Amino acid sequence: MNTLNQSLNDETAISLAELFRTLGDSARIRILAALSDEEHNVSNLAALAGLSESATSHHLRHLRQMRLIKSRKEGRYVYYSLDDDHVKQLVSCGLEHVRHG
Amino acid sequence: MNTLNQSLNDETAISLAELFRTLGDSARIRILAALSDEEHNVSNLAALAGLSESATSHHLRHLRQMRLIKSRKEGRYVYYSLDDDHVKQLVSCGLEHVRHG
DNA sequence: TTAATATATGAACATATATTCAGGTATCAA
DNA sequence: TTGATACCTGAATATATGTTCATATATTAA
Repeated sequence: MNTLNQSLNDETAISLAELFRTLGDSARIRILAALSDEEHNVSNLAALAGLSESATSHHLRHLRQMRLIKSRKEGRYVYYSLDDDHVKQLVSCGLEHVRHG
Repeated sequence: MNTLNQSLNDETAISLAELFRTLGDSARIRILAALSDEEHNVSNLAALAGLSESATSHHLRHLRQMRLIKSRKEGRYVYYSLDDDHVKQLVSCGLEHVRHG
């Protein structure tokens, strides 16, 4: 078992920072929270997160590029969902710190 | 047990985003990694993280304000350490996603 | 076809943020 | 005291980033 310090070369630190930066926006957090229950299309997500559809679309692209969410197209609609349960775990882990802090 | 969506009101989403944004910088990640083994003073941290002492000091203040690290003064030196093991856990949780992703 | 809906995209703008620089305080040694 | 070391801080600057706006594509309905 390696220590955190041994595991974290510069390249890994950059990737890790990118991941956390992606989570570091309250709009994207609201989107992920909405997706933690069930999949939603863009319009729904925009309404749930209180964002314009354009802003939502930009955020969704960002989240997808970071492999936090995935999409599925059905007719005119594109349904987004969390990529896996690990995302939920990561957000929950942060939540614990916020509550306990 | 609440779902993520139920736990995350707007205020909580903002706090959570602030936490993740604090972790969303590779310099701060390197600092936290260095601190995961043992405490260090500012000059050491600057050298370990490859930063100027001024930049390091700015980052340390940020990390301390977010309660991720704590400090202890001894003579001319100020020693920093992780605030608790939960910080290490949070970083490790992100690391898993980076590796597995 | 035409019109409406759903989503995506790039440019522009405004704000946020990381770093440097200059200077400040505090501690210790000579 | 004087000088050196360790750390901190605010201003300035350069870069990053979120949102809006205009527009484009794709799908469906009429």
